[in-house]
Amino acid sequence: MFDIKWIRENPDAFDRGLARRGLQPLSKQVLETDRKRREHIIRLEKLQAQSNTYATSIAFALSQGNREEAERLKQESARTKSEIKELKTAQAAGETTEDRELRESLSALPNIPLDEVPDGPDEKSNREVARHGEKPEFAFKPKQHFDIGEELGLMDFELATAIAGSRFVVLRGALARLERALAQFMLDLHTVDHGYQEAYVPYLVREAAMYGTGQLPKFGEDSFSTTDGRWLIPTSEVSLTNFARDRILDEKDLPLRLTSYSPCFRSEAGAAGKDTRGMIRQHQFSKVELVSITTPEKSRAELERMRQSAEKVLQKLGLHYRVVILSAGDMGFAAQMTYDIEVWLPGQNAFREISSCSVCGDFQARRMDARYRPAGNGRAPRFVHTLNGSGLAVGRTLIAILENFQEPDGSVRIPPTLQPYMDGLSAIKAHG
RNA sequence: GGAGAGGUGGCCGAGUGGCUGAAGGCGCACGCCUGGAACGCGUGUAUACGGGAAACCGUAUCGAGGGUUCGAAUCCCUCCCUCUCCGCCA
Repeated sequence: MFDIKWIRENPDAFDRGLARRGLQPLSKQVLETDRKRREHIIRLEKLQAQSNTYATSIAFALSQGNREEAERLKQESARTKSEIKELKTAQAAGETTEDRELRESLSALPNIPLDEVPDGPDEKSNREVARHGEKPEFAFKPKQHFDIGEELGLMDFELATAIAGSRFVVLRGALARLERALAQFMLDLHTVDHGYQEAYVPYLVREAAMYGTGQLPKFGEDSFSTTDGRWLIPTSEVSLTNFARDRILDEKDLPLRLTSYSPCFRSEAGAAGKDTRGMIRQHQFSKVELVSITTPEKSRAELERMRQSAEKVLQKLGLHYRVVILSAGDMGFAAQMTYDIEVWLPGQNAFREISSCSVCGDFQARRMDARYRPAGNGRAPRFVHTLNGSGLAVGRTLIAILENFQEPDGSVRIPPTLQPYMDGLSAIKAHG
C-alpha cells in the first residue's frame, strides 16, 4: 500500500517503479483522484465548521433563555445542514468515493523495487550473485527424487491421490522421519544460532491478516478459503508478520525475529501441467519460515542477515546452491527486493528454488497498521519494515537430499548434521 | 449450538445529549531534586486529513457504517470483533 503523500511528492519515481513491474504509469490518474478528493474535503469541512458554529450559538442562546433566537438559528442552520447532506449523498457516504477509489487502486498495486534490483520482466533477468559448493559427481545417471522415493517404497503419490487428489504425497518410515528431522534441525539452527524466536501459529487466518501481508485482495485464487470465511495460510509469513498488526512496538523490542515450522497450502491455480510429477509443487507442504520486523534504517541489512541464516542451512547439509536477486518483474507482490536461493538437483540437472528472502519495506506494515515508537525524543510512531524468508522449504530440502546423496544401489546417505535427528541413521535403504 | 456482557487515547479506566479530544491512573519525554539512582515534585505527551512560510487554525476520529437531533462517546438500526456462563469436544 502506498503513501499518497509520497506519490504526490515523487510521481515520477512512482511511475518508474510501476514501469519496472511491467505496469502502466498511474500517477496522473491517482493524483487527479487525490486532487478531487481534497477539493471535496475542503468544501465539506467549511460547511461542517459553519454547522458547528451554529450549534454553539444555539447552545449559548438556550443557556441565556433566548428561545426565539435559538429557533431562528435553527432555521438558519437547516440550510447548511442540507448542503452537507447533499454533498455527502453526492459522495455516496461520509467517506468520499475518491477515498475508496484511491484505497482500492492503491491496494492492488505491487511494491516498488529497490534501485539495486535488476530490471526485467521475468526470471530470465534474475542476477546470480553467489554460488556455494560444487556440483556432486556421479558415476551413474542420478535419478529424480520421485524415482528414488518410490523405489525406497517410502514415497507414495498414488496413495496420496486416492486420499486427497493430485499434488499431494504420502511419506512413510525414514522419509517421513527425514521431513521431521529437517524441520527440527532448521528450527534449532535458527533459534540457537541465529536468534529467532520459535513460534507456533494459526494455520487458519482472517481475511484481514491475508490482506495485511498482500495475499488479498488480488491473489485470492492462489489460496484456499474455508466455509466460515477464513483462509488456510499459504505460508506462515502471514501469521508471523501479523504479530505486529494494529500494534505500536517499542524500538527496544526490535528487531523482532520469528521462526515457525508450519504446513503451507496453495491452490496452484494457473500452474496446471507445471511440475506435476513428484513433490516439487504441492497443494500442501511444510516450511520453516523466518520473519523479521525491524526499523526502516535496518531493514536492508536485515535482508542480508536473513539470507545468511537461510544459506547456513544448506551449508550445514552440504548442498550445492546459488543465490539470485530476482528481477523487478519476477518479484512477489509485497517485495522491494528478493533473494532466491536455488539448490542444485542432480536428478533434474537444474537449480531449483528452495528459499526466497524478501524485504517489504513498509508495504505490509501500512496494510496492517504495524508501527513502532522510536526510542528517545522523536516519539511519533513510524511504520515498521517487514521481511520474510524461507529457512527452508522442508519438502524441497528433502528432495535435494534424496537427489544429491543417492547411491547406485538406490539408498540415500544422511548428512552427518542430520544423523542426530534420525536416531543416528546414516543411510536410508529400501523399506527402511 | 443456547444465554448474556462488552468494544473509549501507548496501556488501564471514567464518562447516558452541548462547557468532552475526552476526568483519573499507569507508561513515556523533559526539567528540578541526588555523588549517581529510586522516591518525590513540576511540565508535557493521540492520529489522520486540509489550510498556512511559521506560530497556529479548521475538520474528522471513543470498533465500522448509517440514522435521529441545531448539537451524539452518550439515543436508534445494521455489520464486525472480543469476552463470560452452559452444552459439545482433541
